[in-house]
Amino acid sequence: MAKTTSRPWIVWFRDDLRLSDHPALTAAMESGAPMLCLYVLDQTSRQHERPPGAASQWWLAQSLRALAASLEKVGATLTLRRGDTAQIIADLARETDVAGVAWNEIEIAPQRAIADDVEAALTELGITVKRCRSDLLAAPAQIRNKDGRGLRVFTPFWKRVQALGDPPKPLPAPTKTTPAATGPSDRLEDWQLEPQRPDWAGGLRETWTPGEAAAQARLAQFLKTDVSAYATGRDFPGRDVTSRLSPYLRYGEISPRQVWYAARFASAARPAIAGGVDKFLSELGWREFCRHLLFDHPDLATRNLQSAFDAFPWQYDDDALRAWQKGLTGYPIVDAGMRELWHTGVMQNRVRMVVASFLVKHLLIDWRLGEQWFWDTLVDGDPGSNPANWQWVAGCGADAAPYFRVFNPILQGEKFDADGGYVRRWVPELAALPDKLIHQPWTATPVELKAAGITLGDNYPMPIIDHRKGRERALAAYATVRNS
DNA sequence: TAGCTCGTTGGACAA
DNA sequence: TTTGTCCAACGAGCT
Repeated sequence: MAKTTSRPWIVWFRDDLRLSDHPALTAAMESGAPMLCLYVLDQTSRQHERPPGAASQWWLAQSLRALAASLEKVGATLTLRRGDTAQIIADLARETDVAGVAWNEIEIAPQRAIADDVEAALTELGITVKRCRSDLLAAPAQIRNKDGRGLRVFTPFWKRVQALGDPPKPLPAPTKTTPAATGPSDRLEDWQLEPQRPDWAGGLRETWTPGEAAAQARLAQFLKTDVSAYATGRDFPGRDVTSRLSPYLRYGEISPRQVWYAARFASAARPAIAGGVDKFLSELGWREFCRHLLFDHPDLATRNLQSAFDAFPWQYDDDALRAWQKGLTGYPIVDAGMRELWHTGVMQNRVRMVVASFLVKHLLIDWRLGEQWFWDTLVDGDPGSNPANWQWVAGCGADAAPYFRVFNPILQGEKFDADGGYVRRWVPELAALPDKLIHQPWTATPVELKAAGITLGDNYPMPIIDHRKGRERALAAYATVRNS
């Protein structure tokens, strides 16, 4: 039985908006003290820190509501404060005479810096600090090459992570807590994380239920049904066999090790799904890989990992960028992807590669502009995965695609959306075209276009660039970097 | 340590 | 229609 003491502990919630497998929460519980749960919105700018994008902020608001409701069920309340984190926590610690503060570490430079500030402020006050780990399967310090650097090739990286064996077992959620007396809390509405005028979040509300309970339900459902088709089906945007867990992982409504254990357990019970589970876990490995890259390269979102690309002849074409953002490029698979993103806050993985390749290679627009758009519109916009994967597509990143690999948006459509179901869903103005024309409407005859109710250049654009010309121009541009 | 092998996701073209 | 080859070269990781 835990001993009781009257001085409370603060549990500082960060990108870990859950009750289960929350080491900091468990540590505070074990102290037997009353518990004060806190979330701080820190909008003071720091080097390399990025405020979440707009879609991601919407998610954060829903997730905080869900967390507050879960905490209430176990007798705790969530206190919201806004401002400089170290200042706020130190003030609250003084006001409420706390014995200690616990939190889970985020292994990203600016987040570590904030946590260091908090620790320094608390140490000065003589308050105990407990820093826990749960946001990664392996700490960056555990995966180093002989020169002490992080690995830059995925396969050996993932082998090393797996060789560490199982991560610590996930912790259970508390069933009851002793609440501490809390001071005033901000109102979530006052933080204005959700869009008002215009309210563009309708598609997000329709698509998602943020929160820990929904994350757990989604994982269970995925492992019960979709994972068996995952290894092959994940490439096809019209097949709904992916886990859809990425935004939950972003804000820690589920932890990587919870996913790891649930998947391993399911695989042991049903060997037939082992292939799907391995593939799925390797995607968790990519999240891990990208976070480790970010750990070593805090400026991952702004600086080419391969410096030869600093001389790349990017074009600045606002019209083309806007056409891409709005899904009006004239390439149906690209437009479908961009519209799916705008509506749902996510995009199927293969289509992400196709649209990114199109922006960077066909349009020669700087990958950072694409990365920024994704950052702003994705609900799963991850500080590691988003820039790392954009750099991968652009060819300037770690383990990157070779420069001559230019996705052909027509072939990709025909191969991975053969029946056109995905395009018809997101680009309804093309729905009446026959399958053989749906990925290249400009090749349809006037009669075929008329029958489908399409006037190119009017209710659907002509391609903003010819594929063959775009490809040749991209290869020429990349050749200048190669020879520089 | 030196040498060897390999690299998440492709496309175009010739035969 | 399908298959093989080429499109670069280099650095990381491995043995």
